[in-house]
This record gives sequence, structure tokens and C-alpha cells, in this order.
Amino acid sequence: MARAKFSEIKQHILNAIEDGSWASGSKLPSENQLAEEFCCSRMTARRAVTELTEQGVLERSQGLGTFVAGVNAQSSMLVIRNIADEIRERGHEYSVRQIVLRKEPALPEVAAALEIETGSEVYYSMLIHFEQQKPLQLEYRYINPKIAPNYLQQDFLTITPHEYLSQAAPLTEAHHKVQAIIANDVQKQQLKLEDQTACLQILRRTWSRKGVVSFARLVHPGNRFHLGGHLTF
Amino acid sequence: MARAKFSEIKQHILNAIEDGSWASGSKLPSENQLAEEFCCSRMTARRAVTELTEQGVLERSQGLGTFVAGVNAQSSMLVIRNIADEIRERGHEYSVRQIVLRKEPALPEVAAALEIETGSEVYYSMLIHFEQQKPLQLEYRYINPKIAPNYLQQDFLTITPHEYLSQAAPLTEAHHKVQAIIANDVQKQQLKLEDQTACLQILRRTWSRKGVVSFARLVHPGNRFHLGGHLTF
DNA sequence: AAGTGGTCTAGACCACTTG
DNA sequence: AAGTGGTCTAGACCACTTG
Repeated sequence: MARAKFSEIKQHILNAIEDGSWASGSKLPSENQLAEEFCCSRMTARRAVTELTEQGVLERSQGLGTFVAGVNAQSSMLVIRNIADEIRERGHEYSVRQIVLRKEPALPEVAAALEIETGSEVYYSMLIHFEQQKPLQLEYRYINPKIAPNYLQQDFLTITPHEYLSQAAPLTEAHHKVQAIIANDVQKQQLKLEDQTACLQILRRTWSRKGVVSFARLVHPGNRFHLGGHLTF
Repeated sequence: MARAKFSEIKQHILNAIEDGSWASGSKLPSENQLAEEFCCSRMTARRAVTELTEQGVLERSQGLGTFVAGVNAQSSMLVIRNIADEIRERGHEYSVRQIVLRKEPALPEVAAALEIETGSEVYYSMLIHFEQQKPLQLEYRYINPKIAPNYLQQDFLTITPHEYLSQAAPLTEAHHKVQAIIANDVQKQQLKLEDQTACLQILRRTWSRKGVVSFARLVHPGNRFHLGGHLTF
């Protein structure tokens, strides 16, 4: 089978959500209408809708209909994902703004995290990642220059730091610390937060075979982001 | 519909795995055989198998068959620990206060989480866990009474809900959602928070072989609590 | 009463693995 | 060649929601 029909329908729905034809809360055509539109049986259209519902993209109510789910972003706790991919898989538009990209001397906290000497040179980037034009993640990232020497030459508008580092220095280990914080004034402005918004902060150190690669501080608006995880025993 | 047939078939398969009839790696009857055995169409038998495969209970290979999945050895970022143990392992004093322990009708959100009917009876407990006399976790917990019928008879000053449930209905699965929130006024008072303190909230649903066991909302002061995790690749 | 999603049937053809 | 799971059809009846 070249490409399953239910899979084409899923893709079509995701595209319509991404290009804005169907905003959050929009009502989708009924299963019968989708079946007619795609010249398939209702069971096949239904499968596409069912799988997107399980992925959290759609929501269904018996008697009411099927709707585009709200924008509550979910990241996995157990896997380190590329944020651009996560956003696009939700059928949303991804964009990024680069605030800083330079070398600078390591502060004590950064030096300790990267296991290098205080004051030695590190690469530093600061990006804001957007989902549907709304800021979703403020990413401060410090890089060990010995392990990723070409970091400053990257174009982070076309490749995320995570994508680049995955190629340059494949991950072998990661350590996370997840906290709830109140954003400072600069963060409030950059994430376009109202007062009294809690933020979810992830501190992440990543290792490759050669040592600590990077230390990142990821700050997310608490009302638009959560971590999700599924464990089996 | 009283009870869906695919759901009965799932339960039957789970029971057979639990009582040892089908060990890890055992081959299941084919979809056609299951359909005959349960007097249903292949599509219905297939749905039961599909959902158990998505849950990680079974594994399928085209041309080969369906097999009971191996024990999933996941050393995860989020092992579910007993909070009393965690506190004591830090060498600190653990204490607990019980605020509520009763039965009550399930609100829609709780009913959905436990996969039972809205308004049917659930057990509800609300506890505050202290580390060195300081509140560390506010635990709201809703219990499926069919799976843990003796919940209300427990003494949660000597055993935590987590400990009791681990015996009564061994965990097979858990789902987490981690968020940063601003505490409401009651929570502020109970956690003895100053203003402007963000909280880390964990929503956790846990499953045993028989279904959803409990739904818990765990609220922690952001300045005294974090989640940590170490991943290897 | 009409429309929605939820479950189910009794078939069909396909791709894949094994004897 | 025979058996397995993967996809799909063209119907059916049901429970739920709204006008």
C-alpha cells in the first residue's frame, strides 16, 4: 500500500490547522462529511480523526462534533525533543527570534555546569521560540566550545540549537531540573506575560562522549505549556 | 451500550496475562481466532488488540502474530516515589495532616479522569505532606472505588495513599502532566506561601491491570521543590 | 426530528513472514 | 500455499445533543 488513505486525511487536517484555516476551537466537518470529501468510508475518515484525537490535536464530543483542540503545548518529560518539531506536529506555525549569539567569559554557575574554568570562553545564545506567533520558550544556552566549535557559525533561524548539537555532538546523557518560577521583568516582557503568571523552567545539561556539551535554561509560560509523560511498569 | 465488546476482550486478555496464562513473549490467538472465540467481527477483536498494543501491553508483527510485550525496564526521569520516603532519605522529618477523607459524587473532570460516570461515587482524600514542619505537597486524590474499595478505611497518618495503592492495585501505567501555576488563596494558606510564589503542579493518573486507579493533583511550592531526572541514551 | 460521534458487522484485498 | 496483521468498504444500530 503506497500511502494509507487515513494517513492522507490526517495530514490534510494538520495542514488546515497549520495554515490557519481551522483555528483552535473550530468545528471540523462531521465524519460523514469527511468521508464524502475524501471519497472513503466513514470508518476510514473516523480513523484519521481518532488518531489525531489521541495525539491531542482534536477533541470530540458525542452529539456535538469534533473540534480543534486548544493551544496547550505539551512536551515530553522522558524524551528530549526538538521544539520546532513539537510545534509543527501540533499543526501549528513555528517561528524563532534570535536575541543573542556570541562568545563570553563563563560565570561561575555556567562554568560549574559545563565543567570548565570560570572565566574561560563559552558560546552563548538566547532565542525565543514562537508557536502561532506567541512566545512559548525562552532559551538561554551555554555551549562548551571545545565540543561544538562551530556553534557561532550556525543560522538558528533555520536550524534549532538542539538540531545542530544532535549532529555535532550526539547526546549520550542529559540531566534535568524542572521548577516553577515567577518570571523576572525582562522575561515577562519577552514572553509577553501578564502579571502573576507562573513559568515552568527546565534546566538541562547534556553530555556527549567527550563531556558536557551544553547547559540550557528553558523558560515557558505556565498557562501555555506543560510537560507530559507516560510511564509503563 | 452497556459495556463495549472490544472492552470486554481487552479485559479478558489482561486477565489472562495477569493470572499467568500468557507469559511475556507468548503468542496470542490470531485476530480471526479471537473474533471466533468472542463471537464478534475481526474488526472488533482487532480494536481490542490495537488498544493494548498502544498501551504497550502487546506487540504485533505483520505476518508473524501478536505477542505479550516484555517487562518494560524504563529507568525514567520520573519514577513515582513515595513522598514520605523521599523526605526521610534526605534525612529530614516527615509529617502529614489529613484535611479530608470521604466519599463524594464525581465531578465531570474527575469522572473523565477515572473513566467512570459523572456523579457516581468516588473516594476523595486531601492531605498535606510536611518536610521539617514545612508544607511540601498538597495532595488531592480521587480514587476509583471499584479498584480500591477499602481506601476510606486506611489511616493515612501511618501509610501514604501511594503506599496503600501500591499494595491494593499494583501500578501498570501512569500519566503525568506537569505545570507551573499560581496558587489560589486556600492553597497559599495551606502551603504557607508568601505572595507571588509559583507552584509546581503535577496531575497524575495511575492505572492497574483493572483500569484507572486514581487521579491526583499534587501542588508544591516552587521555591522548595523541583523535579529532577537523568536520562541516558 | 435531525445530526453528531460510538460501536459493530461481514465481508474484501493487500503486504509480510514462514514452511 | 497458508496464515498473519494492515487497510478499507458500505452498510447498521446506538447514545447523546440541539433545535
